[in-house]
Amino acid sequence: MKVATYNANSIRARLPVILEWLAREAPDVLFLQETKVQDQDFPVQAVGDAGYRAVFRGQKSYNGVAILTRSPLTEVRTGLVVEGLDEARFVAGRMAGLYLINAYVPQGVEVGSDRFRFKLAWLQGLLDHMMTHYDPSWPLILAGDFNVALTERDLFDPAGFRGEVGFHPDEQAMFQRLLDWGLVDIFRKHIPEGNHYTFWDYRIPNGLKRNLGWRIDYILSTAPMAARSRAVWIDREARAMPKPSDHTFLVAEFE
DNA sequence: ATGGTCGGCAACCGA
Repeated sequence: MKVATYNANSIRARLPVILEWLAREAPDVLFLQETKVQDQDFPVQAVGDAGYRAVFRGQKSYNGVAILTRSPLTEVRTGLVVEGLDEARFVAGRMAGLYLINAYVPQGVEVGSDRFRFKLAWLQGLLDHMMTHYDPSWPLILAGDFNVALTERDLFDPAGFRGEVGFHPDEQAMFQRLLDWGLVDIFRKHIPEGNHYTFWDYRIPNGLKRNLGWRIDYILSTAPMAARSRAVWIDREARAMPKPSDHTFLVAEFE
């Protein structure tokens, strides 16, 4: 079974990339973040023609998440209320005996800002949700854009960004608590080396070519599911397609 | 080489 996650930065702008990638890689599951469409505008038809069902939750202009699958999902949940806000950052479902959860963690803007505090609160809210609704002994995959680099291996300039948003100890501690609940970072299970990234800021000239990136997208799974992972890779070549996102596809294969 | 990010959405905000 092949599972992938991708921050699309607009599913409408990225539809050709996504459809080509689906045709080429034929994943069983694709988690999407930053779809940036309201639900009535989600490209259900195009995705359906490609052979995929979609569950999604969007809002105007910002955020938006979706899970594309070949087989239907049950027990679909959308939305996660944190501090009274229900931004479109969460969608989950069950595919036969496997729980699938898609998260788009707030970026945080700047350490010390309200949005940074909201980022920490949202991670806490996600952990609370996991503890309430799931069990680490179940087959479960939690994937998405977490907007946190965990260690020095996970970004191109750890010294320069230490203490900044995306590489701050408070975010890392919250993310670690989520992992400690019972999740394995599947990329790190297979690939211990640094310099592997999933995001390259558009604003850095030739950032991809110079590999000035961050590993902030993750496929996490509970132990029983992690025991079934066989391979993981980052599809840098997808960034060579016309009009790519600033992120790229992270892929994992499970038996 | 005379610039240098995108996308949404209609002036800037968010990333």
